[in-house]
Amino acid sequence: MAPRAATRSLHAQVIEEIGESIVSGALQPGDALPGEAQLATQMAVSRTVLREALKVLAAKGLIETRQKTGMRVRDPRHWNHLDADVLAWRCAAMPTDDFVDKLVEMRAIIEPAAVAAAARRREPAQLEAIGAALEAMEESTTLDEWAVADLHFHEAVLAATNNELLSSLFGVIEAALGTFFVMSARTAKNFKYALPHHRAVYEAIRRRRPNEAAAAMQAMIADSRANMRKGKKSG
Amino acid sequence: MAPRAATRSLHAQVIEEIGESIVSGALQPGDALPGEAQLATQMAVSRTVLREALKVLAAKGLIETRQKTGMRVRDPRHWNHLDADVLAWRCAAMPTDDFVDKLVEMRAIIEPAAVAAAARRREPAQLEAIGAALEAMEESTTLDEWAVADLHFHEAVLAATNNELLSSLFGVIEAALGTFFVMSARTAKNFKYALPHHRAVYEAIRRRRPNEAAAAMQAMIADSRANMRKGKKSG
DNA sequence: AAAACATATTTGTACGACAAATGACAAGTT
DNA sequence: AACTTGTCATTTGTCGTACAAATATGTTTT
Repeated sequence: MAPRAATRSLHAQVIEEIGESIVSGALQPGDALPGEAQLATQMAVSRTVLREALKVLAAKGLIETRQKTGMRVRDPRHWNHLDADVLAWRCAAMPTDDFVDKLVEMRAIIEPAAVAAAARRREPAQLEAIGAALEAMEESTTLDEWAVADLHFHEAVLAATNNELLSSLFGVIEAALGTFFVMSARTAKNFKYALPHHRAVYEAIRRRRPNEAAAAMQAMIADSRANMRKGKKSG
Repeated sequence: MAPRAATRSLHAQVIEEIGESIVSGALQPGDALPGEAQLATQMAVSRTVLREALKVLAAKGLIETRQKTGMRVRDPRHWNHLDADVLAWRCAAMPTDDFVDKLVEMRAIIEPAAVAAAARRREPAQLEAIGAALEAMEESTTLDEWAVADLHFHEAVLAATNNELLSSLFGVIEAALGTFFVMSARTAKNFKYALPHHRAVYEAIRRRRPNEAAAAMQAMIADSRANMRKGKKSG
């Protein structure tokens, strides 16, 4: 850990350290942080660097600063819960089960909607990209090859939605979920189990059938739920 | 404008100025920004303040900085499109029609899902809050009273989802949409036209019927589409 | 008791100096 | 000539100090 921390810039480290403390609950909402001067010496960085970090945290809605009063941890209602860092910090902290449930709920809402949007608005080149990824999945012989092709498939679908808001949301939720789920032993041995689902999604997008695409994705999610095992990823 | 700008902190102004330039397209992805020193004098602020702003913009994914190379505008694919500031800047710039369409698409995905979630997981006190807001809407006699009660209704539903990811998303999308739509003259005169829809949503949540709640919300969205006029708000 | 004022504390802003990284270029080597 | 090596200049990264602006708190005044 130590060498990795050394490579990243100081303010990045400070942002992460304070951000994690807040999101993990070590610092409670309403708590007053030490003054900038004290906090800077405490973390062994200059006030300049500390302030750069604080501004970023304020931009994420985690803290608020007022002159004379100092800094306070804001109520979670004001946090940018969809910020990639905030999500990552929540994943890093020991999250409650219901947080994972919330992520799963988001995926269940977004993914069917995304493939439906792709079915409506995909352009020829984008369909081709999805098809190419699907082909790579079919021809994959190892778990790694499959994983790479699967990632390409999802990215291609994302691009085909032609809605960067949707793909942005999709991206952060998937990244957070990826922290928690690993393939079960059964799935690892039969890693192509989801291929028919992917093909169904592809076909629905090719034929421009939004409803069918959404249904296929819902089936895929339901199936994958049964095949996933919860637990922190080793890597 | 001038007095308002004076009240906000310098870095906030710098963040907004550069952020808008990027999001509006005045600065193209890949473009190199002037060095910190030059940019600071150009904007008449200290390098300290400028850097605080740049760190925030980097956190939003708008720029990336590397030593020796300087700063570059990142590809939009890396932007935090769901960041409240980024969305606000896009709204402030002259947005293309299809951006508004994307926002509307997001709303069509989220709102039915949100009321369905509220129907599944609302707690008694939360239902009561929704009911109180609905009552206020029924008893409102002016457009202002209606607007306030309507806002409370939406906030109460949001809280009742018990999923801060969902409510966070809901919040930023609604805020962005609020920039674009104003009530049409016809709607203003008959501002209670949406009351039956609200009541239907409330009833579905009360009876814990997710599907009915989603359907009622979809009907409400479809109806409001016909009654909204596109255009920038005057305020 | 209430209002006006003074003060101390905390964040906001500015400036100057040096460290670290790194692209560019020159020199040297094969 | 092509490639490697090393120096150098430029740009961001970090630090420390000093002062300005705002504002809670306590004090004085009315």
